[in-house]
Amino acid sequence: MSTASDLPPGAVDTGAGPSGTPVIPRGGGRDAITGAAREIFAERGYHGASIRDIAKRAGLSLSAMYYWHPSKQHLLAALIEESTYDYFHRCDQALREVGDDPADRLRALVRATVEYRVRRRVESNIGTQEWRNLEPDNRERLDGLRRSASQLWADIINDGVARGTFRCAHPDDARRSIVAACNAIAQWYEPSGELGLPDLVERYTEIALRIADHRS
Amino acid sequence: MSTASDLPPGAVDTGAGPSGTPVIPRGGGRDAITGAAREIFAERGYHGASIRDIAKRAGLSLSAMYYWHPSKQHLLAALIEESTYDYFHRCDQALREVGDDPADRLRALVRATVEYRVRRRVESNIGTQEWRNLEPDNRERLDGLRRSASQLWADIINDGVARGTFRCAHPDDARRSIVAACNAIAQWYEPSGELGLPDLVERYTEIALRIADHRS
DNA sequence: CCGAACTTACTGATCACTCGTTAAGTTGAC
DNA sequence: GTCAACTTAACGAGTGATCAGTAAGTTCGG
Repeated sequence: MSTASDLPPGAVDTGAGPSGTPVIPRGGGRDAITGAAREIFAERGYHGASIRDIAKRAGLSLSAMYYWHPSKQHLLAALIEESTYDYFHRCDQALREVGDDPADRLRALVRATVEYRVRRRVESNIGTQEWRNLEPDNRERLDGLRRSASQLWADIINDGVARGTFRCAHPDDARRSIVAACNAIAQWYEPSGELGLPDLVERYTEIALRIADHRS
Repeated sequence: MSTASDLPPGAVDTGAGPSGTPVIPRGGGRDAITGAAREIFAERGYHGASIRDIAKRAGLSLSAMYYWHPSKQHLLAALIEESTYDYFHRCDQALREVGDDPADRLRALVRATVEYRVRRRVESNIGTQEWRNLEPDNRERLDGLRRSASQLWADIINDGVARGTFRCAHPDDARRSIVAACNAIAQWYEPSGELGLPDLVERYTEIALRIADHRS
C-alpha cells in the first residue's frame, strides 16, 4: 500500500529529493507517529489512547500528528490498512509458490498466517481488536480485503473436501477454527520465549490439517 | 457470586425487609443499569462507552449509576465477574456429571463452553475484549478464576495424552486451539440463524476431539 | 389508624479535567 | 526567501465523578 494518504495533504513524496538525497524529517516524522500509535493503540485500545499520549511517546507535540494525518481515526485506519494489505500480500505470495494440492496449500496458508501473527504481532492484535472502531467508510473499504483473505481459506478447504483430501463434515467451521487458532497466537506468543517460529509453524500446520480431517 | 458489592455501600439487603415485603426499585434499579451497560460496553467498548450513554439506555439519570456502583470501572468489573463466575460454575457442574474418560470430559467441557458462548454471547465478548480495561485490582482478583478454567482444559488433555486417549504432540497448543475455536463462536454466531445450539455443540465437539487427536 | 422518623432510589446541577481538533506562529535546511 | 516540519496556545464539547435535594415508601410508638 502506498497511496496519497501516506503523505500530508498536497505534499509530494519526500523519500528522496530530485538530487537523490533523502529528506529526513527532524522529529522522526510519520514513522515516529505511526510507531508510537502502534504501541499505544495496542496497549490501551483506540478510545483509551489519546493523541497526547501518542505524541509524547513519539517525542513530538500533539499537533505533529495533524501534519501527517488529518485525524486520529485516519491514523488508526492507516495502521490497520497497511498491515491488512501486508497480510493479504504474504498469503497471496505463499499460495503462488505451491502447487494445487489442498494439503500443501493449507500448509502454505497456515505458515503465512502464523509467521504474520508472530512477526507483526502488535498490528495483528490492533487489526482484530480495533476493527470495530473504524468508521464505516474505512471499515467498508477494508472489508473486501478481509473477505478475500477469508475466501483464500474457504477455497482451499472446499477444494480439499471436494477432492476427498479433507474429510471434515463442516468446512466453514473447520475454516473458522483454524483461523481462530492461528489468530490467537498473537495474544499469547512471546518472541523472547523458548518456542521458535519454525516449530510454531509446524505445530499449527498439524493442528490445521487435523481440524480439516486430512488423510494422508 | 453474591457479595456486598451487589448493593450500594453500607446498605442492607432489601430483597426482603423484616416484614417480608420486597422493595421494588422504581426505575428498574441495578438490573436496568447492568443491562444497559452490557449493551453499550459490547457495542462501543469500555472507553468508547460513556456513563451518560449507559444511563440514557437504562432510562435513568447518570447519577443513578453512582447509587448502585461506586464507579464506571466497578460496573465493568461487576459485569465481567458475574459472567466469569457463571462460566466457571457451569464447567464445574458439567464435569461433575461425567466419568473420568478424557474424551467424555473433553466433550462435556466443549459443550459447557459452546453453550455459554452462545447463551451469554454479549457478556462473553465483553469478558474477552474488555479484560484489559480492568484495573489491576479487579484483574488480579479474577485472574485466579481464569487460570482455574484454563486448568480444567489442561488437566483433561494432559490426562488424555498420558492415557493414550489423545495423541496430540503438543497439549498446550491443542488446548489453546480448542479454546480459541470455541471462544470465536461468540463473535460470529447468530442466534436467529439456521444453525441450532445442539448442532453447534456437536460440530465443535468433533473439532476439539480431532485437535486433541482422539482415537476411538 | 395517625404521623414523625427514617430509608430507598433516585434527579439536576455542577465540578475539574481531558478530549480531538484547529489556527497561527516558529525553526532550520536548501 | 521558500517551504517542509514542526510548536504553542487555545477552542468547545464531552468526560467521570460529587453532592445537595427530594418523592415515595417503610417502620413503629402512641
